[in-house]
Amino acid sequence: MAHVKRSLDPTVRLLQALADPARLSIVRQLASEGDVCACDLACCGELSQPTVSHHLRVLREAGVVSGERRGTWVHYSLMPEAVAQLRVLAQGLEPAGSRSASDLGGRRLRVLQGTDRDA
Amino acid sequence: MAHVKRSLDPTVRLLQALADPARLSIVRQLASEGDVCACDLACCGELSQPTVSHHLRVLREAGVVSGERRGTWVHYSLMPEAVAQLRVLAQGLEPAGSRSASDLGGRRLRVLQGTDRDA
DNA sequence: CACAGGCATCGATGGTTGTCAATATAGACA
DNA sequence: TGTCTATATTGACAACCATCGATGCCTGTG
Repeated sequence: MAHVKRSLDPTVRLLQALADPARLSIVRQLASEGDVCACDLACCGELSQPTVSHHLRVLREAGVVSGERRGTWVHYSLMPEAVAQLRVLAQGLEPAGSRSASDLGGRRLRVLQGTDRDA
Repeated sequence: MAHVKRSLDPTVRLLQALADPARLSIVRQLASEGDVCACDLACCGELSQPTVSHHLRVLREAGVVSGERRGTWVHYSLMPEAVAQLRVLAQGLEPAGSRSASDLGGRRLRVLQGTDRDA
């Protein structure tokens, strides 16, 4: 019961769908071109056709993209709702985290930033 | 070595760091409370202390949070740059202003996304 | 100094995922 | 009908990851 990936809140689903180089590349291409044939998506990357199809399925099931059949080809486009959801997430994280006034009286001993190398 | 998850563009790193229920929960708690002791983070979840520490390390190395040691305890806070980066990503995925009047050429797509048949 | 508490790290493990070869399906066309 | 092209699915494998128990490090206190 440790790994229960099924009942995730939709935000995590969205982030998981975007948290992949190939999928984010696809999403970016769709955002810039608006309507792309799956064959063009497959051609651009170095991935095999089944792999691209798999990524498109993940994006589709996460509500990030939608596909439209035009004869033999399938044209994909980015769903604006997913982008809106991402913007809502960013805005939701914005409010209180910015200020650091609580540190005015405290002493800063050591800062464990992300600068430490991954070891 | 097909998987080369390391050394990705920072946006993917950010998304991978956020694409986890526990980590997103931590980030949300930090966003709302601003400065939280690691012990409080560990107490809230049902995860063990090493697991929480691992997630904090992932968030730290991704530049999402920063930790400050105060005596025995370590207080974590959300880094505003990560939130800004997320907002920039959302804005970059906006086609040409979905809410504004500017249309991208009238490419109206018939939604065929119903192909997902997740169980 | 010795002890106690908070946090990080190590090692191991089961579930998850990205990838591809092979195959299946769907539509277009002769 | 049959064939060809484009896309999706299947099956399998390797890498990755989230998790935990045990342990070590650091700090404050007696």
